[in-house]
Amino acid sequence: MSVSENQELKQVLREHELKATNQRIALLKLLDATREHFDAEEIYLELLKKQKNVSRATVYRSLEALVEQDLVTRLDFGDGRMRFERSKGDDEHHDHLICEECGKVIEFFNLEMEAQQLATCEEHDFTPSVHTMHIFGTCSDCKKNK
Amino acid sequence: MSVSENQELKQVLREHELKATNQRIALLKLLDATREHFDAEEIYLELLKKQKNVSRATVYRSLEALVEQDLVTRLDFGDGRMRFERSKGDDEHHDHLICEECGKVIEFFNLEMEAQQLATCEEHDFTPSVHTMHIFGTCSDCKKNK
DNA sequence: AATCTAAATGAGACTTATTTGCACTTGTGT
DNA sequence: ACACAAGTGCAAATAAGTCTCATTTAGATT
Ligand SMILES: [Mn+2]
Ligand SMILES: [Mn+2]
Ligand SMILES: [Zn+2]
Ligand SMILES: [Zn+2]
Repeated sequence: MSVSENQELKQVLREHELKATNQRIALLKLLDATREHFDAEEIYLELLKKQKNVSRATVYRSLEALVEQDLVTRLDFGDGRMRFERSKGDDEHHDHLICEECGKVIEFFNLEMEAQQLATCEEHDFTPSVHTMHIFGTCSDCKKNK
Repeated sequence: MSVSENQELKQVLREHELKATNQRIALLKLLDATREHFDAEEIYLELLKKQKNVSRATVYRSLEALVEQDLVTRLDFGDGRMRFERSKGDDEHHDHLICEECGKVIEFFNLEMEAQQLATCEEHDFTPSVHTMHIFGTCSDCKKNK
């Protein structure tokens, strides 16, 4: 099944005019397999751990290409490094609650909020491309441990 | 009137347990006088232009202290540097539309959106402290010039 | 299957925003 | 005016991310 997963990922890359290199396949497979929000360094270390040969430069360059093709989404939690997650379909768009105590990330989707975003853009004759809706605070678990 | 403005700012700083140094007064006065979203380097250069003697290190350290005291708000538009604006009262909270073409920033406030944020937090038993709602896209002007 | 070539990679130098160590200065309480 | 902790300036140090260039490789072509 890993064999056919690789084939699928190769296909995906080619459909987006990207050469299906081992590095890109491994990176995409890594992001496919997790709900974490990794930064570039974490991705690099994970790939090394999995015996994939890859360099930091390639991680950065691949992420750039994958984000460009909207196969990967870049997230900015405001702590000085970019994070990445596998793009889900439009139907799976979500925003984030980020716990300032433990770093946990909770994903949510609120249709009304999205509607208000569009309404606001229209009011200002502004054409949106992407948005960032990050709510920082304290998660349920961290409140208990106080 | 600039004299009394200085006195007011000194007072504000002291109320927040910060020594009222010339550098901090000048920085706060600069942010008070604009609706721009400056980054640290821009602030540094503006202060130099105004003949204020100040170093980059002090700009960074002052901003940190002022943000800590919630006198200044730190904004991250995802372009690799932090931006800052004078904190407004809760009543003047706003979010941002950011034009990817020309960099223009449009401020907006949407009560329903804020309400949905609180609702979402409650659903997840999450206590919010701050949020970022940034919508990137193309502004009205930039659409015309196409 | 061998050959070709543009695109991709690896290693490390480089850039840029921000932080830090340390000697010196200044705001503020007495 | 004095004392001293807090703040500052300068330069060196970090750290995320980018770039250069020699080498490799995916995928198209014989
Ligand atoms: Mn997510
Ligand atoms: Mn603003
Ligand atoms: Zn938590
Ligand atoms: Zn614009």
